[in-house]
Amino acid sequence: MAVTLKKIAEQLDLSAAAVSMAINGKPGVSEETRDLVLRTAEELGYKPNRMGQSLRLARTGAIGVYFPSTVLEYSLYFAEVTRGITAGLADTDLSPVLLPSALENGDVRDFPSVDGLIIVEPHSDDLGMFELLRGDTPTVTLDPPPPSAERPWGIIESDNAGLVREAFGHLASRGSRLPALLTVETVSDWTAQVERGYLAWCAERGIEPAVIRTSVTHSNEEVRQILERALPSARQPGDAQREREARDGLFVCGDGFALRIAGVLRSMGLSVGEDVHLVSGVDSTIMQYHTPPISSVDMNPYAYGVRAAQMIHRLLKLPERPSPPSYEVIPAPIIARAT
Amino acid sequence: MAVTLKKIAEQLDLSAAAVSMAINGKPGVSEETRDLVLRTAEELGYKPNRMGQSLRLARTGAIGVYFPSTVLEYSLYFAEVTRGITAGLADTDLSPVLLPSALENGDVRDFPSVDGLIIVEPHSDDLGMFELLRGDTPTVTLDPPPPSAERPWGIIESDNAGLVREAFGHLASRGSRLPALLTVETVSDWTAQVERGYLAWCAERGIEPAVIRTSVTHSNEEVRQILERALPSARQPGDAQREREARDGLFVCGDGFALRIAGVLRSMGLSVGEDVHLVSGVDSTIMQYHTPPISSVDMNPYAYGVRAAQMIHRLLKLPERPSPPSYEVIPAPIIARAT
DNA sequence: CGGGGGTACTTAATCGTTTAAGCGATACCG
DNA sequence: CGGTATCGCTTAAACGATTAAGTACCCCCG
Repeated sequence: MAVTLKKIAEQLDLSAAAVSMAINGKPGVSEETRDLVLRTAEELGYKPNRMGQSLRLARTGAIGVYFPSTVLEYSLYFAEVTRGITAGLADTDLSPVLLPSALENGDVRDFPSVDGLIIVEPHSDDLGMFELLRGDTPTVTLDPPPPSAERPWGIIESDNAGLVREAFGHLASRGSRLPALLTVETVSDWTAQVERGYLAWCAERGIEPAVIRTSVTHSNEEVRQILERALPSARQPGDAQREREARDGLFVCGDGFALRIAGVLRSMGLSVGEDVHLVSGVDSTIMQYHTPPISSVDMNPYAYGVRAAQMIHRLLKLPERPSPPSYEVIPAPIIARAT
Repeated sequence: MAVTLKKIAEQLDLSAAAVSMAINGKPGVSEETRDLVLRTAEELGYKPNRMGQSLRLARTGAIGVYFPSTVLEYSLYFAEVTRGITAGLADTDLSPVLLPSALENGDVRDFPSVDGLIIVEPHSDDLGMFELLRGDTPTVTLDPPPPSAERPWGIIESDNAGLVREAFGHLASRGSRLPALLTVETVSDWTAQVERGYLAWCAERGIEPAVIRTSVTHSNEEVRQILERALPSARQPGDAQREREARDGLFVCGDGFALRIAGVLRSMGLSVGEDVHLVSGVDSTIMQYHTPPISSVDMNPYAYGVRAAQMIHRLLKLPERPSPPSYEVIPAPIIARAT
């Protein structure tokens, strides 16, 4: 049987109320009594019953973690975010509860009750996300939600401007004169921001920008056809005009997508790191151990998770939704590798 | 203000008790009253308060999901398992709560209270896992825990014997005469079982087995050196004895490790899919889109998660730990691709 | 000496739910 | 007709914690 306030009270011949006040540091008990109670509680291994507390305080102590199911299907990033959230909440009185994503129907009525929410990647096609933001549960989103959604209580964002500068700076430093941006068709704000950053970067330098658009649903063959239009041809060099305009650097958005690109480039007879320089927009162990290792932007997914946890913990103390939302920017340094 | 039993009771001029019995399908109310109550509840959008229920029933409705942090650092597999668990619990009254892993110190005292546990990958170096199994919380493990740990309530396992047969059968069908097993140093039962299966498979066919041992902490250079001892040399063919004994097929354990191996083989001048056939022990989108696509064993991580959820849900109804533990085996078919 | 005021507690109510026990009313049986 | 079983409901207690309100006691001051 678990140790309750009442048990401690009985043992010390006190009332449960006195014990509660002692343990929670509230005034109303003498210092000696408080010491005594604290010692006894420790000794008996008292752990407050969450359910009793919850019921009384109208507070679940749970934080929902929500992401569209599409994120999960293709993500190393996701695992790290989750780990960060878990770690960040570990020394609070909150616990992360995974919520099923409800992309299609937006039916979030039956979600377990939580005090707060962390929404990872609020995609504009995710009806469930809109529904969750419409509610008045304190919510932190990792990356800003689309403008048409209700404002969350807090937003955590990577330093997109800095990231673009670093990534393309890296490509330039490796000798790329005409770097292109390769985006994966997406419904998140991140890619759009990176694209804006890229266009600005090109404008500053008088470079003609090239945005190559692909999709995760493309086959490698399709990706190859798209790439062939933009990159130098290894088979028939000769067309001087074309050679001059060909792109010699790629910044690849999308978790793990740079691996596919590396493979496709190889199959095109292009040498990754020589003919074409490559930077992945999302880092992972796989980039590190690829042959050759692929330079990546470290999005710090773990830090993302930790910060989200800390932010929601902080925001829960607020009486109402802050306006404007609480903002935090996480730096995203580049990890330079062979490519 | 949320709708409570009392509100419904007042509106209908009944007692809260009657409403409770009506809603929970307990005897003690007339069918007409029950209908009336159910209609009203639906109308008012009644949702039972989890905390009140929990307190009364001594049941949190939460299922802890635990994995060693090492799994998270390198895992696509993980994302899928999580998704499966979430989906599997979605239509129960349980919700998955992520637990922080406590590898080092095994300090699990402060974990939020849960009704049940799902432990993903019970590694023998994970003190937290031992601690959790020592407790009397109903627990399902994905893969069997080490023999030195307490028995869990349920175990979900892949069909390891079948998997080995399929994988090496596939290698043979692609022309591999002398397939080797490449294992990543690990502390899980899975690799050990695969190794046993491989040895048996070799024995049946009179093939000399070769188990190549690597580690995730190895650099690609180290991995390469290890591989060079076992595989044919592309640079200096000639030693007939060595050529005969060289391995021409690899079954690679470890999530994503086959990608590294493919890269290292390439750097050795060996053609993946021709000189050396490759099968990955764990599938992922990345294997599918690799150039060339890598054949993989589909461990069905999503199904793993779903089944774990269903099993824990079922086991919670039992009065005590079943002996022997509840077992379930998930088939792991091979997905044949170019290699 | 009486009253005001602080201290250190206790009592009791509350959160929302479930469930054992109680209690009229009706029905049935001997 | 008296006894008793059954139905359909109400009352009340309980889960564990928190907190407003109440109370006993001591101290100090006028």
